[in-house]
Amino acid sequence: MADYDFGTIEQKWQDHWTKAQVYQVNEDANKPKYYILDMFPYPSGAGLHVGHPLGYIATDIIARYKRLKGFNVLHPMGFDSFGLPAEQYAIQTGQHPAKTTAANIQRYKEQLRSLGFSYDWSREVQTSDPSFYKWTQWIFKQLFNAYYDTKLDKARSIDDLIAQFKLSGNKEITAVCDEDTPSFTAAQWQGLSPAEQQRTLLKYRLTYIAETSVNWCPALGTVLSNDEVKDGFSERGGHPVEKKKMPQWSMRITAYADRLLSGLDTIDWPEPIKEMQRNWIGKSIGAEMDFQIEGYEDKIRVFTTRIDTIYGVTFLTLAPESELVEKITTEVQKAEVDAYVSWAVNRSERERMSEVKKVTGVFTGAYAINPFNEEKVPIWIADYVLAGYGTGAVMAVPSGDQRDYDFAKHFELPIVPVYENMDMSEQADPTKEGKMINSGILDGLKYSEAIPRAIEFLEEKGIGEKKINFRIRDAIFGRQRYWGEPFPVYYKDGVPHLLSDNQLPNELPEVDKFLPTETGEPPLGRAQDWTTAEGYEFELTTMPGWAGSSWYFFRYMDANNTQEFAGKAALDYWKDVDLYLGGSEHATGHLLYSRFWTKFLFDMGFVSVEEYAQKLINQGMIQGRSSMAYRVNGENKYVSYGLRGNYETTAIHVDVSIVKDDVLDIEAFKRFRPDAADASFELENGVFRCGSEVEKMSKSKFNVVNPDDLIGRYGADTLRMYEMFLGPIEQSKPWNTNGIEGVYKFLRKLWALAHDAKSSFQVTEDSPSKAEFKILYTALKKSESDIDRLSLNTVVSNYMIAVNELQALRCNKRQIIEPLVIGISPFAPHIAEELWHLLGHSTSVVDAAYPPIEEQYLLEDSFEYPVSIN
RNA sequence: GCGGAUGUGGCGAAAUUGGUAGACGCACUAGACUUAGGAUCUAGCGCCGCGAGGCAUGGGGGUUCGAGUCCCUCCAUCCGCACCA
Repeated sequence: MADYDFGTIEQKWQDHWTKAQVYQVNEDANKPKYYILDMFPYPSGAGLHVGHPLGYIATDIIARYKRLKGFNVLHPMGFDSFGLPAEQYAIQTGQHPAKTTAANIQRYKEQLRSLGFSYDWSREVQTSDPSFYKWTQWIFKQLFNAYYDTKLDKARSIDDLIAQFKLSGNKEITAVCDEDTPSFTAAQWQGLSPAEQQRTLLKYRLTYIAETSVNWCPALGTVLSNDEVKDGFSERGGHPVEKKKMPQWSMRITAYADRLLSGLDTIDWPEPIKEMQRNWIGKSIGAEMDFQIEGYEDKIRVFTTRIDTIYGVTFLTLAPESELVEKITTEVQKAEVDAYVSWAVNRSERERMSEVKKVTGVFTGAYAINPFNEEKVPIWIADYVLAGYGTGAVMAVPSGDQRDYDFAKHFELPIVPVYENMDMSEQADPTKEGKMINSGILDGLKYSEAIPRAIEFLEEKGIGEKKINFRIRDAIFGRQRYWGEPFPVYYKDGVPHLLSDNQLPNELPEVDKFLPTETGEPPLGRAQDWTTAEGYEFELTTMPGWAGSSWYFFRYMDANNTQEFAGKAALDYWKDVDLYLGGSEHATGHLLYSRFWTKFLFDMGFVSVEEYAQKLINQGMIQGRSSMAYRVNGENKYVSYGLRGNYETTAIHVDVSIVKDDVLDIEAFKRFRPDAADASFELENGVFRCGSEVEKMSKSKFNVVNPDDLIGRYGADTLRMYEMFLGPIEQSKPWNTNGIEGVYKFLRKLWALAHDAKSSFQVTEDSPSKAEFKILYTALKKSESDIDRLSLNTVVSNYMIAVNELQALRCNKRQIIEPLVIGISPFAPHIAEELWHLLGHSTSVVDAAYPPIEEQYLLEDSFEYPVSIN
């Protein structure tokens, strides 16, 4: 058997690729472009585990394949290097996050290098590098200097808005703005002080400061965005999160809600991701209308998607936070209402969510008039009404809505059916079938007729109109942290101003500690003498993790440009990402924000595409597969997996590195757990078998499989192929090293094809037989179509079959081996490069062309079906 | 509760549009070569059956000459959202 010395081969070619800069790419008008992108990693201290490279391997294979197919391939890598873990480590140890981050990046790069990836490292980006965040700050400036024109349905320069204010105030303005924006005339605008004008403009800018209710995490000392909160706890660290009002930088993503929704129909993304984004955006079409409060000037405005059921309204419900509550509550009800409101408002998010089913509420004593039938309906307060959605008030129709129904039953309020055949004996009936009854002007109409008729009525009377509501909220953009991008913002007369372009980047200052100040300001408050030249104070919060990742894919196109975030020529050539690969956990975070920023940059004419990634694939998560040994309770004895039923046992985690094919190395186990050194082991069939559990890969579960170890044992080529062989990239699965030998064997066979018994390279120039050609072209052709549909696991199988068959024929003919090596090179680039050079080529196999397939060898024997089809 | 996805041997999985189910690999069994082998090679390996043969793609039903694939229904698992009016 010839020796396949992967260690030497891989080292040699990795060095060569780096030195010769084989993977550097430039714009080339003569070739079609292909931009393939991985979600760049956060460089954590733990390094890569075996799950991380899964996506990188897949994209690398496709990148190499596309190169062979004649594409000019952009395949970059970088680091999302601002983030919380480095900061927390800094708090604990005093080490500057920049230092630990640099060390982690170094380690990541070594690991990536050892896998043989074909990245163009000359385009590397790091979000924490001033030369990168200079442009993040620059984009922030563009957002600050823009507003959203709802008529043109695009962002425009804030200067246009100011010009209109001067001319005619804001009466005619069609723009997205804060809800509390007062109307003013041109004269009133001119009469405002500069600071007041600035405060008014903030209500329109696409990034703005406003007093908002935020997710405050006391343990982390910062606010979190909605997508960083899960079930009332922080996504990172799992600390409790509470609601708190504070002035915050926000991004007016709501202005783009509709376009973010409709844009989904133009891109080839996984349906689950699109669906999650749709839900997150939460568009609902309905109507808003006023109910007059009896005895008051005030009206209650409600939002409803079922205006057809207006005659079924038997009460109104306000959110406990509503400002009207105090005003309209009668003397009799006051004590009860106050008690309920303070209870409801002080309840934590967590409690509120866990008690969803519980019906609570209180009557205010006041009544409102249903404008359709002039009937009096009682006004209640209930915490199932959310202050933040719609108008914070609901017209309750117990016959058609289950929550209203439960509420009505609980408090014995009337229930009025509005469709014939409605059955409300057990629960509300939300169906819209049949004709309307008890419904005044809508009687006898069908659902589809009732809606327009009702809206018509609202508009005639001037008490309401059609309305579209979105669930998505503006994104909080400021974080009370150190390790993030500083804002290009300083304060003068209490209003924010921007630094000029030539003052960028506004670099992160040094601080003595990475903690908030004694007065509760963010860590940047500790920076000494950190002001503008004129002595104005800078913004002390920093940008969130998603700032840099919202546009990094454009930076790769022209990563070293010092004049622009990317030059026009590069942007026009590379346009957008052809294939983006990453985890689905970013569905409503990064993957939404980055679409938002792209649309904004498009509106302002900075980029030529409205969606930055045409196709997205989610790679599945690799879970850990823990090995368990079963200890008999109360005894120092372990039993093999199959015998554990005979005892009461406790499962003990075993380091997966001392288990092979579920068989435990008992001696190693005794070293691993010193308390088991003199334990007894009950075996089955002479071996001790372990059980397994699927869990998250983590150190504490001893189930982390490190790619470095596997590369050391089998080589990078084997690991690459094995990770692909494991199954479809989209599928989540537990890591299992159990089949890796098969792939390793395959590569050794491939090596042996071109070597004689004495390990000397040997191929012959003989003409291949038809059978040999058929084996070759079958594999190449199948691989082509499988790679095109991203079925990389079956490609590996194809080549295994080919090599097995060629081995059986003892085929070592150049005309077969050479194309085969090209075909395999995307998967196993090192061994392919070695063989390629042994075959006498002086250039890299990267520069080869995918072999043309000679179809005449592929003619199949036809198969007759028992019955023919007409 | 709503939405989405997935169910195929002991295991990871194939089967692109309805056309010979289980390719390929792991594990397992037997054999060969070996001082030895955790190397290599050969053969076997869905289930029942000595066999011919029968039964099999989560369960049940349907369309079809033909269904893992299409339709209906039920079940299980995973993921996302969760009082959104």
